[in-house]
Amino acid sequence: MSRHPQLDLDAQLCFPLYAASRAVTRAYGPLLAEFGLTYPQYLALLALWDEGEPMTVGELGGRLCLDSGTLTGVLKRLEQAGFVTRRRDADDERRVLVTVTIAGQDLQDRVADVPSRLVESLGLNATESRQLRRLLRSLLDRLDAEVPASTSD
Amino acid sequence: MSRHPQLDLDAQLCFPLYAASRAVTRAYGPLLAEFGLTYPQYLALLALWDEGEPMTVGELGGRLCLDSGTLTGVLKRLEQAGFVTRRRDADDERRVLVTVTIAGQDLQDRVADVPSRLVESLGLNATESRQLRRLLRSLLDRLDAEVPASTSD
DNA sequence: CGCAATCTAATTGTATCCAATTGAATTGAG
DNA sequence: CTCAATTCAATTGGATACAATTAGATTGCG
Repeated sequence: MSRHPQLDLDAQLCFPLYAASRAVTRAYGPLLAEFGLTYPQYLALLALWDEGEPMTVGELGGRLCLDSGTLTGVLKRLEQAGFVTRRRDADDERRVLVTVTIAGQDLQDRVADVPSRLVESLGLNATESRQLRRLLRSLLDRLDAEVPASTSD
Repeated sequence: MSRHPQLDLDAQLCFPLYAASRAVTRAYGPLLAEFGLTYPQYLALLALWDEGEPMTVGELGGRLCLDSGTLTGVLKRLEQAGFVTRRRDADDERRVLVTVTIAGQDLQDRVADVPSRLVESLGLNATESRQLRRLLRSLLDRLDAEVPASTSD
């Protein structure tokens, strides 16, 4: 109906990507609520478990593509819940070091089956999953290259 | 490093999907700011141009997979900017009818090249785009089917 | 050493998101 | 017609997102 076919919602990549991302986040909601976690909080823990500790807020932001403005709130709530601790780096008072607590480590085992429970509900087979992951990765690499830390100029 | 390989951030679908979606939204930011639009506001206009008017908030929400809590704010700001009007349906006072203004229609021509400008920066070829769109659509269909209006039980 | 660039996280302000509740309107069974 | 169930959007409350600014700390040039 649009005067411009290229403005059709579904003909573009952006809307399906946007809607699918929100749908997956929504799907995680009930699973993570069992542990008192939100989706970004869960991702922050995945990064911490993965990368090893302590991590600075900046490092975590780089891993998750989230800025400090967002992470400060996420991490404060994770601290409030008792899953991480935040403290200034004695060597560089500008940095804040994030460490996982014992309770946070315990959580790792308890959420171990969350990914499989969710992937199951997505209904994609192994080939489709791999393909989708590859395409998204390619997209991300391309977009990250757009906004580098201004290596020149 | 994680005790559970399935908890690796990049091994899952959810994180690349989440990060890619935010990266694309970020990439749209500067392009849409030229017209005084945010990304969800742009999507709402795409839906209105596409589906024809007037549309109720509920219909728009169905098309964009957004609930009224989100759309109320988005539409109020679009109204404030002069791109749409909101009025109660005389036939059913519960409904709010959204109509695009002349200024909103004019915008359609002015943003017509935004998708191509963005797709260009994504750097995906036609085959990859089609594949990605198909996989995301498949994902969406699967997830929508999860939370129907409780057809049974 | 002195101090201007730089770096890091927090803060601020605007805009989403969504679950849950509210309130007004409509529908439908009796 | 009557009232309980349902529908629809708005409101409320909590949690992101992110740009821009701020404040404190560190670095490095002279």
